[in-house]
This record gives sequence, C-alpha cells and structure tokens, in this order.
Amino acid sequence: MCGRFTLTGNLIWLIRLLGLEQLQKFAPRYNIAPSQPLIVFYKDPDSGEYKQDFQLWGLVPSFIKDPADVRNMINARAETIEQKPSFKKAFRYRRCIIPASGFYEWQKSGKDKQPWYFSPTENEHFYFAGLWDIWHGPDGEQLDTCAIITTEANRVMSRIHHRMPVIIAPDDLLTWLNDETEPAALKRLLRPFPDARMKCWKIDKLVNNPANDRPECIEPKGELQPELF
DNA sequence: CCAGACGTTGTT
DNA sequence: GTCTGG
DNA sequence: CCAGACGTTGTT
DNA sequence: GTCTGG
Repeated sequence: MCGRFTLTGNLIWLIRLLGLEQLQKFAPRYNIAPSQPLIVFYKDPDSGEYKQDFQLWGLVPSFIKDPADVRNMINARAETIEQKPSFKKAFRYRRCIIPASGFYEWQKSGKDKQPWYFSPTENEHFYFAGLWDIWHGPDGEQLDTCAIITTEANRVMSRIHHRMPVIIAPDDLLTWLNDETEPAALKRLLRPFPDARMKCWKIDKLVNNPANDRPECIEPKGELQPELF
C-alpha cells in the first residue's frame, strides 16, 4: 500500500516534459499524509492542456451524496480498477501523475511496526499513477480529490509489505496521461516497479506521527535493504 | 422493480 | 474496537 | 498510513 | 452515476 510519502527537490524535469510554465516553489515535504493536498499533473479534459494542480488525498467520487460516507479512498487496486464504480470512469478519463521523492511502508512483525523508506536509484522522483475526481456539493462547494493506484509488491518490497504504489517509468508518463491511450495499454502500465530502480532503508518511528514533517524522517536507522530470504 | 452500496489494507 | 483527523 | 479520541450539559 | 442484491 502507499499511505505516506515525501516530496522534495524540484519538478523541472516533469514540467518540461509536459510543456508547462515554471511553477511556484513548494516547501519540501517529508511526511505527506492522507487528507492533505498533493501536487498532481493531468491532461485537462476541457482544454487538452497538461495541468498542475493541488488535490486532496482521498478520492471522493462525484456521485457521492455526503463525502463523510466515503473517506479513506487513498488507494485504488490496479487489479479491479475497471470494475469498481468509484474508479471506473476515473481510470478512463481522469488519470494523473503524483510526483514523490520517496514513500514509506511499515513492516509488521507481531505488534511491532517498523517503517522503511523507499526512494529511486536512477531519477530524482517517482511518478505515482493516480486517479482524480471532482465532487460538487449542494451549496456550490467543490472537492478536488485523488487516489494512488496500488499493485502487488516487487521482490525487494515484498519483504516489507505485499502491496506497493504503481510507479510509472519516465518514458511512459505521456502514455499514461494521454486520453487516446487504449485501456489495455493503460492496464499494462500498472505493474510492479523494477527492483533495481529503487532502494530502501530502515528509519525511525518518528515518521509515524504525520505532524513530524521533517528531514529526520528519512534518515537511515539500521538496515540498508531488507534481508532477502 | 427499488434499495443500497460504491474502498483498501490487513488479519482471522 | 472503530472512527476521525492529519 | 498512524495517532488519538471515544460524551453531555451548560457556562465562559 | 451505475451496479448488485433482494
């Protein structure tokens, strides 16, 4: 699963890829949690232009009556994304990219939960595959929300947790965002990220509390790479 | 036909 | 145990 | 995802 | 809105 991540550095590479103007600076984030605003990129269905936006993490489908009924849709399973009413249309028409410097996963053993940090080896950022929607309230309120797609863990990650976020390779980003891409081709992108392109290490439980949004969250504390078998 | 759900994770 | 908030 | 609350009445 | 269950 993916329920917490980081975003630091700058997104100039992605911005250039999408032909966007230089965007405003954002403060580095070391502990982005569900319900918080995320930076997302998508192809605006109206203008056909790529767009950068902020959306709250936790997708609220447009047809929901009361958002309070459906909190916590922070992830969408890749395997069933085309069947679930909450994600079906979004998968077809409202896909997005959510950049991250790295993400956290917790390894359970008995009562203990040990956090690990995962980051890219070859690029500055991961690009999560996401879905978004807009919910309109009866009094004109609007909620722009999104979810991160998950898939089975790759080999390295499977020592820690059996699910992982879908990460789109840089070469596939435009295919993922393009509204002309066939569903079958989109589906093929929803696979585990290659082991060799990510690294990980144990970190302090400081990260557990979302209020601790600081660089210490990603400092190595113990093992680099989990034991494989 | 209408009513009611619409999600993931993990754990048992 | 279960829900809410971040 | 984890942390932290989990309640009411009335008064300030 | 759309699907499932009764």
